[in-house]
Amino acid sequence: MEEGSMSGVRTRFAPSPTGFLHVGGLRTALYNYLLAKKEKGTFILRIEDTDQSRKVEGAMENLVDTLEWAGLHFDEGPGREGNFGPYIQSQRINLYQKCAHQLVEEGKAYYCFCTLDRLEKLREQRIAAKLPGSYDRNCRDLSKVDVQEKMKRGEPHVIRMKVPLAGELTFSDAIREKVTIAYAVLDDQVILKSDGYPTYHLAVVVDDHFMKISHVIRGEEWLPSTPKHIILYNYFGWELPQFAHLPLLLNPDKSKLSKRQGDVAVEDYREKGYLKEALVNFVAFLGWNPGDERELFFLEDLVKEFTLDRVGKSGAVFNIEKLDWLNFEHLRKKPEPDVLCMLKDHLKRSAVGDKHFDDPYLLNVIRAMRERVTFVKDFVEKSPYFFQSPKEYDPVDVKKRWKPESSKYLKTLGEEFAALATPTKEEYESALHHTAQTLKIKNGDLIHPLRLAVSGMGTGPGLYDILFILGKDETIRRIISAIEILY
RNA sequence: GGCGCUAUCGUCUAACGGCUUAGGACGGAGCCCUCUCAAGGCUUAAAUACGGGUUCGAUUCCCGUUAGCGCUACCA
Repeated sequence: MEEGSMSGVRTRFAPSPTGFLHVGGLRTALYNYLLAKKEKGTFILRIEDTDQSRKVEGAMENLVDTLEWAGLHFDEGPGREGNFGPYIQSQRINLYQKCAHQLVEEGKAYYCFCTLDRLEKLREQRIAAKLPGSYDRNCRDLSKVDVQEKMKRGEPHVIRMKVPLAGELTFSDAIREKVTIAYAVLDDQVILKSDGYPTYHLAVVVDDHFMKISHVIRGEEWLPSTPKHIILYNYFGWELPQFAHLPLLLNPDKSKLSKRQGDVAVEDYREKGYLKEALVNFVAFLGWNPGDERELFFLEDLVKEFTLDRVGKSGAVFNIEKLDWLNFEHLRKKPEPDVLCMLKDHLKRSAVGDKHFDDPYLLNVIRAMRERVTFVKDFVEKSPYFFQSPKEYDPVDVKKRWKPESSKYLKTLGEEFAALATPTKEEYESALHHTAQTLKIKNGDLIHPLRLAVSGMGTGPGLYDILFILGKDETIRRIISAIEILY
């Protein structure tokens, strides 16, 4: 529990509770988690809800739930108070206000009374004139008297930070090395809004400082505003954290990963039956790799091997095929009892939910189908015949495999099976061979129609495995009804 | 428009100036195995965006071009 005391590394995942956890967010959270765990540090969840209008009911609970599902347990955060809480920004407003006013007193920030309307017009003008920036620093040099007067009149106001007028700022990033930006292209950013809430820029700096965050690992979209944050750190006289800006996750067409082109919520993948192991493994490799050719990693392996310097710089396309493959691999690695549990759970919610199948039976199905399924649901979708007798027979296979003599052959074979007590796979096989011999036909002339008769389709595990799993009575029943239906 | 970031097979990526005929994985194609489908094994097609430098030598370093993306809010 007190792992944090072992190391100065403290990372945080700081989402805003505006909806579901995005897969990009999952990766950001994962990298933060991995670095913290690797260094025996502390992983923190902080909720950035300073925009009252964007708050979504239940979003925070959902975020926590999804993070926990993925196995990214946070050491400090909402409901898990450490020594640096509260971890929800709306509960820390006093702190931000104090900090903002301190900056005003020190001449590093100022009150701005410009109306939204004026700002909007200004922006339009600037765009039309093709000038950079959007605020003209109108209130930057307001006299003390003016400010007092406007305050007295109760004019709405914000606090803006003073960005140096000339010069440039260079900062280092763990992933991109040096980044330089000229002060002139930076606006006097609002740090405290008229409703008294801070903007992201103030809140993130204040919180990262007071929560003693050592590494700020976040998406690349924050790179351009990092200089503003650094100015703030300098104004406050605080030590800078290590910054690491992660490359973006992209759609197949290379645009920023978004809905419309597929699912972006972790929850969507969870519902589709993706394993958390696969999703975590997949997302970890979008921008990171261990440097050798291993690809199958569990969370614990990632913790051992993760380093920031192996994180790439360029955006990565989220391609489902590879995720599917990883899901397949991870499903194969799952211990049988776990798979059994998942299968039973899935069965309950499926069309055959009212039927009971005992564990040994299901285990047999699992063993037979394992290397043929990508998702747990595939056990039912790809081999429905293990859960109900065939309702129909695949026409393509019927055409290909069901010959006029098939009924006659299968009838004989059924009789042969009937004479067996409780046949093993091998006994089914030799019975079939024997029947073929007496009938003077090829094994295949029995095998294919039989597969069709018991499963309704032409694909699946070894035929004798199917027969054994189904059992003699069921096998014979299916042979009889196939003969009736397929004539 | 301005600013920034990025640029190796279709995709994820390896290569941290020479050991490279640029390696692996997913996906594709083919073959083998085989009662089918898988799995597995083998084989194969497929990339250093372009142009300049630096260097004895550039995928690797620098510059430019191009392209993509991001940011440019009293959103995060």
